[in-house]
Amino acid sequence: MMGTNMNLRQLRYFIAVAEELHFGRAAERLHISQPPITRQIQSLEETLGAQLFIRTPRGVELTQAGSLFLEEARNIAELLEQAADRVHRAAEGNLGRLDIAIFGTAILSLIPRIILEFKHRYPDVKIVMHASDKLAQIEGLQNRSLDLGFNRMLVPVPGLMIEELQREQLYAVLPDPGPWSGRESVALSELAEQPMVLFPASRAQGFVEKVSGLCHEAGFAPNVAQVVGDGFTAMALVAAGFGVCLVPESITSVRMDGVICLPLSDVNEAAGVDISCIYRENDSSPLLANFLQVAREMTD
Amino acid sequence: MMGTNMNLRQLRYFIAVAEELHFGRAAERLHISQPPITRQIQSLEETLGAQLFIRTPRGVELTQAGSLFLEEARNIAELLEQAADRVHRAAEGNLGRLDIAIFGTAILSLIPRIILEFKHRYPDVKIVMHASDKLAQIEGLQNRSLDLGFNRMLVPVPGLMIEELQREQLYAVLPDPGPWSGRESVALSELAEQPMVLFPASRAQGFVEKVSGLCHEAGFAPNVAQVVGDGFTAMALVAAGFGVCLVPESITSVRMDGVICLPLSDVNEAAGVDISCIYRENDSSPLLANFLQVAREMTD
DNA sequence: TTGCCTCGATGCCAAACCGGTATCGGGTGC
DNA sequence: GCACCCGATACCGGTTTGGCATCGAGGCAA
Repeated sequence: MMGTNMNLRQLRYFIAVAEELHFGRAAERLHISQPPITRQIQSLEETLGAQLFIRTPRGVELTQAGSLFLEEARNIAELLEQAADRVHRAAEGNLGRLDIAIFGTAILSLIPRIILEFKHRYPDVKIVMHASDKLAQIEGLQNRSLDLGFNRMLVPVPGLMIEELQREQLYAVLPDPGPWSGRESVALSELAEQPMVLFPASRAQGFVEKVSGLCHEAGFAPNVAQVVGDGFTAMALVAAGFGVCLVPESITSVRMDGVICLPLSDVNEAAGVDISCIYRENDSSPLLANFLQVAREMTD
Repeated sequence: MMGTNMNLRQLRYFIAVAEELHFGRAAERLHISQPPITRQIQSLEETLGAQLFIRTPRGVELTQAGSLFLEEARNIAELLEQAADRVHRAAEGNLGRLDIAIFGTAILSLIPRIILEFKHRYPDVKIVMHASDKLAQIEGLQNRSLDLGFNRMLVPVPGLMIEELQREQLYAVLPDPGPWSGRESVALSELAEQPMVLFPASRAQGFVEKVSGLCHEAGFAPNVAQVVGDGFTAMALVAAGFGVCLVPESITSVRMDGVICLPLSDVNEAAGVDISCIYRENDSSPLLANFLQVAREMTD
């Protein structure tokens, strides 16, 4: 028995013969000689249990079964080609899906710009954004439901890689009108007596501890008025007279009635707060590599 | 260079490995040893220009490109299987399309029953019916827009095959009330003086000449009152008092006020008229063969 | 009718491909 | 460090594939 199993070669040969309706011309088009065509077509016909061509003295013509198979074969050949192309593009990071997590006020920082630039360069990559807190990001990365997270003040986790993209100065958010109205800056030590609103209320260590530490460095223990979920809420509470708060610079792009934002004059550069990304250490996804490259370029 | 061209074998192996996530188990499932798997997967990866698996110490896992290709490969494999099955069925005459032409009053004869029986036995064959006169049927068969025609009194055409299915007796259609009311039969010679309505008005020879010939055999020349397109119209004209006409038996299944249908008592068996089918002599379509077989069975 | 031409089919041979056995190299866990 | 498991590699024999030469059938022209 010759052919009991179909072969892509047979498919290509069949399509060529069906289009040329002539074994010789098909062979020429395929850059082979005629006898292999005969054998492969015979084998294919045997495999399918169907006569595909009617042999005539001037060439061949398709049977009804042959016409039917021609449509199917063309379709399958096209699908194969497309599949090969898509897979190739996916391997180069031009196609696929990337699950990215951001924290609450990340929407004000450079992160949207990075994502927009990436979408522009790789339009066929589907970016799915998730709003997750720090622990949810780590869990998501570990169970593979996330590919990348953005956050601040991440602590090292085995198997995950942390990369700082940017560092922001801290600003004081103060009631207005108030003692600081019209000022250009404020020293942290001036706020020693003020009730302070902290955020975020999270299971993980982070900005709350950062601010507390800075206060201690400035010589006082913070008088905590309230701990809230995010920077927006904290600013709103300051506007409502609950006290003052410290925020990263990017949040100050929000203008809110009843508050002013002033830079801190007595904290050094290192007192700033980072925006970092976190991803799996051994993630070989080319999509992630491309995204990280864009992120690094945008923060040079 | 190893593989520059994809192969169905590679597809099957890839699917097995992607589902088992283990070269050894995939080999076991495919009833081969492990090394060929390695080679075929390597070749496939090289062909696609994409790494499909991440090799780990415990087996392999799919890359994103690999996941994408798995979906495509499954789809293609399924399509191939379906295509093979459909082609096989088409070759056995269980699937496809048959273009059949019928003449005007064929709807009253056994032809609809044949077609219904065929549709019942071969439900996946699409039957397209065309209403065509004799010449249109012959042309349609010759230019391959038709596969089969039904008609009466066909004359041989080179390249086409004619096969008689049934022979019908002739009936006289007579005005009622009238001289023949209450009679059980009528002799053709009794109609010698009557004006006669003939049909069909066609470019081809046929029923008109048949009736004329019978009249001459009965010893008179027909007194042609009118030539019309079909038997229905002829009967209606008889009812309107234009004269009498002769029709094949099947048309008498139509009851029409103002006419009666009586068998002819003085014409022999051979005077009947046939219902035949016509098709291409060298048409090897299994659908046609199956249809003819059904037609023959129904007219035994 | 004869001879010629074209087309697909077949016989035969060399090269490429494929699968099997044996073995290697790297990583894991006791 | 050792045994074990996994995929990768080397090598060999059988099968498949393509090329060349040739055959046999059908059409066409002289």
